[in-house]
Parts: sequence; C-alpha cells; structure tokens
Amino acid sequence: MRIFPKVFKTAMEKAQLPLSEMARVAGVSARQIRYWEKKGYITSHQAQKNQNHKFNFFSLLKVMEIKEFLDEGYTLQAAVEKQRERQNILRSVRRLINERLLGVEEVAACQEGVEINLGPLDNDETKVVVAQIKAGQPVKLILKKHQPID
DNA sequence: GTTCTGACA
DNA sequence: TGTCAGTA
Repeated sequence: MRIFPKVFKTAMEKAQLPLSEMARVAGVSARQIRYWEKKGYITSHQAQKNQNHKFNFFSLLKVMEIKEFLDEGYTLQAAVEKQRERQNILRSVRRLINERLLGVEEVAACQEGVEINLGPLDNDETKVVVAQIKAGQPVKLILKKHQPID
C-alpha cells in the first residue's frame, strides 16, 4: 500500500500553473515569484525565452510555505531556510510511514476494523507494535509477539 | 490585456 | 520589493 500514490505525485508534477495563478493563490506579488525564481528558491519551466513561466504544484506549496514564514516575521532568506527544514522533516516522516506501514497489506482485517503492523520494537525484537483501528474509536497501540515470515 | 525583462529607487 | 518602460 502506498500512502502517497504515484498518480498524485505525477499529477502534481505535471500541473502547469501560470505565474499569475501562483501569485494569486499564495497571496504574494508576481514580482516576488520572479525574484524568488531568479534566486533559485523555486523553479519553473519556460518553453521558450521570454515566454510564460509554468510552475508545478510542488512549487506552489513551496511558495505558500515561504509566504507563511514571511508573515511570521522571518526575512526571505530565513523563510526559505525554514521551508527547507520543514521539507526535510516531512521527507523523514514520509520515509518513516513508508517503512513502518509496509506490513499494512498483510494485516488481518477483523470484524469491525483493521490491524496495522508497525514493525518490531527497537529494544525488543521479539515484539511488534500493532495499531488496532476500529470505526469511531481511538487508535489502540498494542504489543504482539513477533512472527517472522519464515 | 497579459507576461517578461531590465532598471531605478 | 514596487513600479515603470518597452516587448512579444
């Protein structure tokens, strides 16, 4: 199971947002977008010289995050740095999820919900952490005896 | 009318 | 970063 399906990533990369839309949606000026691009903070595709810049959805998210930090009072340079830090953290979180939820397909679906294998404990590999999810109830984390496949 | 680019402040 | 000029 992929938490973030490839089709989403592809769609976000294939999106072709004109600079004016980027500015309008993110609440920044077109001048700022151009300047940030020139500084290398964001990237765009330009079919030909002097033609309209096209941005994908990731660029839009980046601009919105930078804008958020600017509004909090950071300088542009600091805002970009904060955005990069956030991006790195999110990358780690995504990696954690992808690694830890690998067992999700092998999970036995019980009557009212599902169990997700979150992998072995770091300090006791004879046990695995299992999340029990039932509709309308808080998620329960329990320990189960590790049963290695083979 | 819109966008790009360079230049000035 | 805003704004203006000259283009495409």
